[in-house]
Amino acid sequence: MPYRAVVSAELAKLFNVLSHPVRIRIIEELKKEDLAVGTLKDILGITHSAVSQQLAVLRSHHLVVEMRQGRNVFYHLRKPELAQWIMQGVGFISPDTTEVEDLMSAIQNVKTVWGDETPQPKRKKRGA
Amino acid sequence: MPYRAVVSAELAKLFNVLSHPVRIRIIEELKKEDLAVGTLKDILGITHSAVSQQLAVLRSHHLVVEMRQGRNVFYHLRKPELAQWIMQGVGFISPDTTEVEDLMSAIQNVKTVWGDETPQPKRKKRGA
DNA sequence: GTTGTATATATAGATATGCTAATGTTTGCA
DNA sequence: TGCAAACATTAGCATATCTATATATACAAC
Repeated sequence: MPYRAVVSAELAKLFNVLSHPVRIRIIEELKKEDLAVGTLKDILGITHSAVSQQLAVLRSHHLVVEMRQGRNVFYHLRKPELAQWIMQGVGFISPDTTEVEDLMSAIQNVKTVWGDETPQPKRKKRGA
Repeated sequence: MPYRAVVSAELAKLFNVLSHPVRIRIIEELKKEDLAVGTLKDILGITHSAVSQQLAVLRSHHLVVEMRQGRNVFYHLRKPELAQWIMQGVGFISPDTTEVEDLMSAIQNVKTVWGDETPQPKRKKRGA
């Protein structure tokens, strides 16, 4: 297989793993600290089975690593930079899928919570 | 909808659009120059219909813009940085989905053709 | 208008994915 | 040993996606 096709296919697989809201939320929540499945379930407000299934997908692609501690299983990001890289993707979100105003404010909010890793000037103003 | 869910859902949509090898290849090919559908068809070695359908997906999410010129329709990246950002994703590819050696060399090859982050001298050859 | 080229869309069958509910497995503790 | 808590996995159904085929549209030349 030509190398372009090889890399494209692997990237496509990666993107496929990331193409689910819950999996993205899990990754962002794991950015700060390792969390147990039950904690994720409470944070996300979905069933433990759903959490487990999405974690299995992330696990099968080695994006997260499991660590058992007693009855709990904690998960952590194998490469924490992944969360930062994902957040940079907001710059490419199509502007009309949601109400623009709501989306923009949501992005601002999320950046303060999940962090804004985009290398940006401190307080430098640019022309309107 | 809570803002975290809003942004996660929008990011998931973006990743979903990118979760196809052909769509990734199209984006990377468009990084250098705008291309017509027929040219993409030749480069990718698939039917014009397949190219058109994948372009329609990219178009519907405003990742590419169409520009008609006579009989031809040229496409270009709305945000060329998208191609760079995508390539950064190779750092998170799971290491065992393909033969590791082959994948690593393929990544190296692809970086010289599609470029990594640093701007690079122009290349003319388009070998497999 | 007619023809030919370039591109877009529509449709259908096969495959994949996500959710719920149910069942398994591992651990801690009495 | 037996039971409950914390997770994982499976099965079944609904929905979404891909690929290929067929049809439709837009434009240029005549």
